[in-house]
Parts: sequence; structure tokens; C-alpha cells
Amino acid sequence: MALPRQRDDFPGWYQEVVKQAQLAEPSLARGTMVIRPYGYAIWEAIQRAVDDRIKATGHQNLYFPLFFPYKLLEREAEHVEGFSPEVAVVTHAGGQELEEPLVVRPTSETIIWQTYSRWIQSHRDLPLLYNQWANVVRWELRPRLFLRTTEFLWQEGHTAHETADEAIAEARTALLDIYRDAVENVLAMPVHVGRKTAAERFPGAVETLTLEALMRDRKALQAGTSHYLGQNFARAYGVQFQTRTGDLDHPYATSWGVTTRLVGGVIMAHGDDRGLRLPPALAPVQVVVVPIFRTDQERDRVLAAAGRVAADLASHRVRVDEREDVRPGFKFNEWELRGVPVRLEIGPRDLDTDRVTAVPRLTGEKEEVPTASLPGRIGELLRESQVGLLDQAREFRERHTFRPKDLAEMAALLDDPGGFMVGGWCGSEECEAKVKAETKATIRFLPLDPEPVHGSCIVCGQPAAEEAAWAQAY
RNA sequence: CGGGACGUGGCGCAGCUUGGUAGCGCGCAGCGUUCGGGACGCUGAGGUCGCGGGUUCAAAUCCCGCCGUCCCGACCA
Repeated sequence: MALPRQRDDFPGWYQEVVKQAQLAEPSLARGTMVIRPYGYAIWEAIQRAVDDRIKATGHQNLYFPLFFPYKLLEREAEHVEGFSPEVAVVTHAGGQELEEPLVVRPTSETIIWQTYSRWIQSHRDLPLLYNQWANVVRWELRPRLFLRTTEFLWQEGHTAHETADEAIAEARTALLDIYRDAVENVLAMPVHVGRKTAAERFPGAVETLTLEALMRDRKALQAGTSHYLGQNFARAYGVQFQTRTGDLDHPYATSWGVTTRLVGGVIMAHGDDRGLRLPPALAPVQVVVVPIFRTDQERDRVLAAAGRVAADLASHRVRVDEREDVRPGFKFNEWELRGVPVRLEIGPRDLDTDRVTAVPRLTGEKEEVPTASLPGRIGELLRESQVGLLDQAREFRERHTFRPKDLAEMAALLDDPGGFMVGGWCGSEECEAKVKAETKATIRFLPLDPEPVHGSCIVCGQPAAEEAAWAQAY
């Protein structure tokens, strides 16, 4: 088995880890992948974390179809500027010509607002707080495993509200109470929250909010997004409701999403040269037990003890690796590659002293734990691993956040070591474009709440309108 | 679509400059020794060298065309 390459081969390292940890089968065809069971289990854990918070904030799940009639496009295309609702027109399926051409969705605004136009008549119908888990297809020019694939799985919320204030608050709820909470506390990935510039905004949105994380190759990753759509889509689809005072108005809308990109984010934010490091809250296997024995008699004793340990730890996701065709050392490395937070070794030596050897993935330090205190100690190690990964990632991010004095210094810092560059911005698209042209860095986010700054624009020297954070991004 | 690189057993690669009929590591099969950090020894199976054409007594190697993949840009969760 080939080993993951070293960090300086990023993202080659990353791709190798994806393959070796058996998360996915990359590139069946351009931009596609097959997600393997272990990778899918990680996605399922992310789904649970996000979906719990979606339910807790009062949203409900439903489903809109992947394909929708072509004729739905004609109406909105003229209204929502820059928004392209189809990835392909399908005229044949199952060996037959279709009576009515279908479109494959890159996102669902089209079918959703067509539907909402029939569901919304009165202010009493609002708000609509709906969410779906689905797949979408986009012909991206430059695919990247998990981070940008032709087809991907995601969650998309689509809400409609009576007032602008309510919709704006909703966009923030999705960003902060659903996404940030799940990403930081479950994925252990620290994120900045903020607004996108007009140039980086979702087409059709009035305001785009974003979650920005830093990967270990010092590139930024957009980990989630939430849009305040104003009345743009409602107007395009002729959605109106009767207000409390009897007038007609268009509802105010939001949409928000996170995707299987988050699986890639976890790998790239936490991984080290031994492979994945998964936060316990996310790990499909939280504790792996590796029995060590030589003789048949030892095997019986050790496996019996391993079974008792697994039963004692039943409140965690425990797996006993009973394979006999590979040796213990091989298992150690394989489970480290797959990011299991805690490994337990049980052999004759441990049995003799009534102990178990515990090794957290976070530190790699072996520790002998008396069997009686094992459940308590494992709980501690898992909690420490969860918090430790978040702390390490946050510390890494702070170490790679800079305040350059001018564009030249920023360019140098982006080149080495890379990271977030914070500084004043005059607010002009010219300065934004200039930085991008010269350094490939874009403004990743502006403060969530605009606040006046003194100082000057790092690019042109004019008075700064606000503070921006630049980075090179995926 | 522009710029660069590469297609050789399942995987990763060497061989090509200077043509002579294919090799290494991993994996796989069998046997033995091993088993607390990716075991070792011996034996063995497995390849129309991306596809098509050309040059030549002879092509993985030289020439032409095509196809595909990856990297850098445009696009983007």
C-alpha cells in the first residue's frame, strides 16, 4: 500500500489520503467520483449534525425533483440576472424521446419558486421554512475531489417571509445557528463568518453570507453559504401574497446550503502526514480495538477481553478489528490513516496487568489505562480530541493571518506562507480586481455587520470603507 | 477553450535520447518462518507498451494523426 505523500505535495497529499483512506473512488469520468462507505458515513454524520440544527430552528424537510420541465426556465430567465438554472437539457431518456424536454438542476430555485407560487397566497402562508437534502449537477471547468465535483450532494434551505427584516434574520440564523454551530462543534473546523462582496455574490442575491475556513495548505475554503434574496426570485416567478393590510406584496426570500465539500474540508483542515484526523463527533469509528495475540490460547483470552471492553464502551462507536490476515502494526497504520480518534491495544501484556493501552490519534502517545477506569478515560480522550482538533486548527489559522501594510507585502505573504490577509478596502471593484489579477487572492469575506474603520485601502491608499480578508481559495 | 506534462501487468513507476521483441516496487497465488508499529524468505501467475497509420529486416523506443488523463487559467458549494 502506498503511503500518503508529504504535506508539501498538497493537494496531492489530499488526493492520496482520499484514496488510501477509502473515502472515494476518484474520477470515474471528468469530475465524478464514487463515494465509498467510509466516506459516506462521514457525510451521514455531517448530515445528522446539520439536520438536527435545521429541525431545531423550526425548518422542515421536503423534496423537489432533480429534473424539471424546460418550460419553467423561459419565464424566470428574463428576470433574475446572471442566474442560470439549467446544466443540460434532456430530450431522451430510457431509449425514448421525451414528450417534454427536462432540465437537470444545478440548484433548485427554479422548481422551488414555481412551486411556491402555488403555495403562497396570504401572509398566513408565511413563513415557509423548507429544506431539502438532494443532489445537483454542475459542469465545473476544474473539478476537485469532494471540493468541486460534477455531481454532489447537498442540503439547500429555501424560505419565504413576510418582511425583509425577517428574511435577513433568517439568513443569519442559517449561517450562525445551523452552519457555524455544526461546522465548529461537530467538524471541529473553525470558520470566519461574513459577507461576500458584490463580485463574489450568488447571482440573484441581495446579500451573500459565507463561512470561510483555512486549509492546511493555507488556502481558504468556503464551507457554507447563506443568501438573502430580497424579492428577486418571488418577483421573477410572480409570487405574491395578500398582506395584513390587504395589499399585495412579493415575499422576501433566503436560500442557503452546505455540501459534500465539507468532507473534503475536514480532510484538508485536520489531516497530517499519517492521514486523516477525524473529530470524534464525526468519526464513523470513534474507538478501534486492536487485539494482539500469537497462540490460539492467547487469541481466545484477548478476544474475550476485547469483547468486554467493547461492551463497556457501548455508548461510543467502537469497532474490534478481529482480522487475522494482517498484523497489528498494519492495523495501527491503517486506522491512523482513516482518522479514528482513539486506538486501544489489548494483548497478553495488558491482560496480565488488567490494563488496556490507549493511543489518541491527536497526540500519538501511548497510555496504559486500568480496565476499571476505561470508560471514563475514553470519554475524556474523545472530548480532548474533539476540542484539541478545533484548537489546533484555530491556532494554525491565527498563525497564518496577517495584516500587510500594502499590496506588495500582501503578495509576498500570500506567496509564503499564505493564509488570510486582513486590511482596509476602499470598496471599489477596481481594487478588488487588481488584487485578484496580481495575487490570485480574492476577498473571502467582509465583516458580518459593516462597521466604519479609520485607515486606508491597502491597494489604492484611499480612505477604507471597511476591513476585508483576502486569501487564495479553492 | 488557451498554456504545460503524461498514457507501459491491479496500483505506482523505469526503459525511449543512442530501435533488437519488456523490467522494478507494491499488490496477488502457494509453502515456510513470523505476529506489541505498515514482516521476511523461496517459488509463481499476470502486460495486443492508450488507439490508428507510417519509416525500418526489426518499433514501447523514430515520424504523423486521433483519443484519454493530470497540472496551471477562465467557471465555482
